[in-house]
Amino acid sequence: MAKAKTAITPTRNEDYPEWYQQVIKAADMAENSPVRGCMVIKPWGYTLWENVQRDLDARFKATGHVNAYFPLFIPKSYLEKEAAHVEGFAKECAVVTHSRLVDDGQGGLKPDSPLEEPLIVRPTSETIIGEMYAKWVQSYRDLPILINQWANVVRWEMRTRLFLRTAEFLWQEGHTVHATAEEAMEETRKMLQVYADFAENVMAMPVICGEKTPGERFPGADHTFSIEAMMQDRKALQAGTSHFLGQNFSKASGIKFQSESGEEEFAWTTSWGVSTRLIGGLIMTHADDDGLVLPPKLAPSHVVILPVMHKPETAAQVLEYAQSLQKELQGVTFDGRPLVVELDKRDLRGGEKRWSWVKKGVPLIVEAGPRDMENDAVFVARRDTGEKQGMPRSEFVNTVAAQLNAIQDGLLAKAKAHRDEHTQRIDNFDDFKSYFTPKNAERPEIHGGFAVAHWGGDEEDEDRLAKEMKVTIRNIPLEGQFGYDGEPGTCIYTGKPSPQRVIFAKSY
RNA sequence: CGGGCUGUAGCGCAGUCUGGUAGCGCGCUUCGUUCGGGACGAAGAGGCCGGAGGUUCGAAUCCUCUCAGCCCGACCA
Repeated sequence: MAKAKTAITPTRNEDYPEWYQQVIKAADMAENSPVRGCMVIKPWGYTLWENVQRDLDARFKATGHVNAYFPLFIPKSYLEKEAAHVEGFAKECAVVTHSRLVDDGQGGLKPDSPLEEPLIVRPTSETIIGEMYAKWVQSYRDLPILINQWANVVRWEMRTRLFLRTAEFLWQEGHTVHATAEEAMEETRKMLQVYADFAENVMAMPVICGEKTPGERFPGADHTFSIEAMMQDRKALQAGTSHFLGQNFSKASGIKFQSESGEEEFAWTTSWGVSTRLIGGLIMTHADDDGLVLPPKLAPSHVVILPVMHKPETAAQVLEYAQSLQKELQGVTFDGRPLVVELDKRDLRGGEKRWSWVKKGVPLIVEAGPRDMENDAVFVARRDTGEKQGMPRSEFVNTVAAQLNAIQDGLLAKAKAHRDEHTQRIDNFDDFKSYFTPKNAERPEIHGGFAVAHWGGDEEDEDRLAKEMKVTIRNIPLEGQFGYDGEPGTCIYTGKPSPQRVIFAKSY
């Protein structure tokens, strides 16, 4: 039998990284910019991000946070204040050193008028926000401060990939200040939970909440927590982080307050963020060999109507039929919003037009032609399962919200099943090694997954393991999380005692 | 910053070794036949062959210099 024709070449199995690039291209989500490592996010990709923003923003507000905006530029001296922070970010900073350009005498321009103190384009905003918070906080009555900002940041990465790692990316960063360590820790965990809920219930992307090992901690944090998801190539993607910063940044920036008992104390801070990387995660969780597959709760359009009007004698009537259907569907509510329904009138051939929406991942594609019109019916295709069926128009309108919910649930269930299927408890290093070793060394096939195993090593052991096998500890699952069992054991790598199992995987 | 490679139409490439009027596929435009699973035919539009300098009657092709990008390594939301 001939191989089924797929919209995306190569397929996931043939060449996963190339497939990923092609999906983005086929869905017209983003492309590389003339500036190395930076991307242009096109409307289809940006609307997805806007939908992520809308939902998350509501969750932040519901947990008591407000938005604000801090500057793009950070004085170099600020970044120097926290030792671990400097070390973590120094190697990937864009630095502004001049404030204007002048004629270089050769038909070009050269920088002129050097700044007294260079400015750093923010790689993250702890230091500048901390500086402001130090002014704003005097009394325990000023606390907590619960602020989030939506912004862009720049990290001059060596190797970049659309959405997953770009030199400039969009994100949100929450920065909070608390009077006590307990309260700050509670905030740190609460926001991790907000991310996890969002990932599962909106993105349909199952995640594991856990703590990062010391080696993988945010530079300057006492504790870093993450949500980790499994992509279809079984690699892990860190999809969001929440940091308990202790008093490190409050000491560096001088965030002090007088407590109820009159003592001067340093405050406790947190920070937490997710980025446009989530879009990359979305693609690698749900997309298939025909392109993007979108969870309805994030889809820029829920339904696309394709009027079949190549026959001139019925074209006007069909269009009218499609328009009235569009209107009717727009009156339906899904996930608290009116349905977004696109009517594609472009003068393209049917197949070509339909495939363009398949590649964009629209959950439901509705064809409405002369035959449907006669029967007061529609022909509906589900993107996730590929199922197609004709049904009475009224039935479709009445069940469309339920169908979208079914797609949303189906995607989560499928992603969970994939993760579960490729997760293994492993108790000795030989098994561990063979689990993470591809059969074909030259062109590694999709292999491995999550290994849930005991760990008792230190930072150096972790480093050595990463160099040896490209496998890292993704996180240490929190109580109640997938992979957690709370039982002590023996480290598979060092043979030392292990307090509990951790999640190992190859990662992005 | 080390090691390898590539710059030719919007995109993907051939042509370079062996110098002689700039090519192919896709895409785009127009017309016709088609059309509810990705069409076909015909006619078109579109290039400082990355840049500068040289050799030559003549350079995409040879020489020198330069710029940019990609891959592999060290680094990473």
